[in-house]
Amino acid sequence: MAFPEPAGGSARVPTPQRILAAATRLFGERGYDSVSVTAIAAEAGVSKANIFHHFKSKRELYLSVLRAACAESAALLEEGEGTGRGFAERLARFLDGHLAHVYQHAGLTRLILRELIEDEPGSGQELAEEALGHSFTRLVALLRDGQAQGALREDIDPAMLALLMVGANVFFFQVDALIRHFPDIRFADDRGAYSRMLADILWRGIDADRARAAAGAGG
Amino acid sequence: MAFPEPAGGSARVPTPQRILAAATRLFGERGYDSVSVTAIAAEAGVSKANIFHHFKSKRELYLSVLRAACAESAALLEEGEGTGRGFAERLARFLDGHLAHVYQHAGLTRLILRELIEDEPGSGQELAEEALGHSFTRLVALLRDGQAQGALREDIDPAMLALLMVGANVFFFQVDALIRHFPDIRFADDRGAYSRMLADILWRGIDADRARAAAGAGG
DNA sequence: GTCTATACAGGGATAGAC
DNA sequence: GTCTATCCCTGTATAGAC
Repeated sequence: MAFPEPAGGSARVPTPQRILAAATRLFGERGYDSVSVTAIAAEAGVSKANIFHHFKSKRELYLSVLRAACAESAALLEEGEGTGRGFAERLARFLDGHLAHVYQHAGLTRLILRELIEDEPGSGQELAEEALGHSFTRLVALLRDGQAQGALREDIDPAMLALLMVGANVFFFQVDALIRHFPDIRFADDRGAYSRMLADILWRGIDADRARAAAGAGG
Repeated sequence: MAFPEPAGGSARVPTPQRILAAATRLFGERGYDSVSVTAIAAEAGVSKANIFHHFKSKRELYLSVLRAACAESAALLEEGEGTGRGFAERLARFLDGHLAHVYQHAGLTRLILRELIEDEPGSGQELAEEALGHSFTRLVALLRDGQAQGALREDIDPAMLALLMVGANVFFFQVDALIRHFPDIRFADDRGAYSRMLADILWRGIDADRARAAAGAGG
């Protein structure tokens, strides 16, 4: 807090950022069409006209939000890379960290997911593409490393595996509310358990015969 | 075609069904809020007022559409069950068939996906829950069978695996447009390849050591 | 059952004072 | 930069003739 607080009241954040934050919150929760500029103005504590002073249109405001969301989401994807000694452990940690971030920034995640569902090539797609593409490429590179080290099967397409890893997490997030009421699912409120099971299936597979064979030969 | 065609023109489908079909198409493509009743009326070839004559409100029309979508989607999930000799083959066929259906009924899929993203417990959730829950339970039961036969590892949670199977397919559909522009991904336009790779990873896992061990012991 | 015409609320966006 | 007041349009929904 380097700046003295003016008497005005609400914390001294520049108005455009206040608007952006409010818009991010609301768009993340309810999507584009069902959020009105009036609602954003109320949430941000400014007048409607003021929003149009700082942003040319509602659409442009939305794109600003989306741009920031993609950038942040990309940063998060890359964060989970580093630690862990063996390749298997690095992979498990990535899954765990990624899932945590998906939940921690649920609004951003929903924002991007909604954008992905649409099939019109409206500028939303390009944004997601540009922002997420780079992170995805890095994850793929990480998996290629694993192959080079002989830890990951050579005959697996790294891009396929990367997609599966991210997808498994995102889908879990997406059906979270739904599966809470499924009697078969006991891990709905335990993300750690989900992450462990996912890593285990990816790593070892589900074939009982193979499991026995590996146990017999390996240890 | 048991009925004689009246001269009137467009095929003799009862108006409510025509409306329902048009609404399904549009809602599936663009979502709830960005589709107006006017647009639905135009698509169905009836007047706006006529829609409100057959459906109490736009919301109720949407729920009708959603209800039908969930029912159909549930039926599709169960269809892929039967064939295939070994358990591995049954599983692979399920994945393949399910993915095909997801694409074939892209509108319905999008409709349900959008509904899942929202977190408000509005009646959409309950519908999806009721409709998809039953199918999910059947898939879980199928996997339990696999365990009973000794084909599927005992220490795997069948619900977890079921979720992963469906999720992998749905996520692939969801990011379809996106990944077409990723240079790393070469299977974006080949669903069969995706399906095979998915089945392979699930079945055998990704661990190189384990693969060697299984090869050495088993054959 | 189907239409035309209309009511009324709320949407995005602008004008102009301060 | 920020506000109040306003414009115009389109949205959902209804009235009432046919």
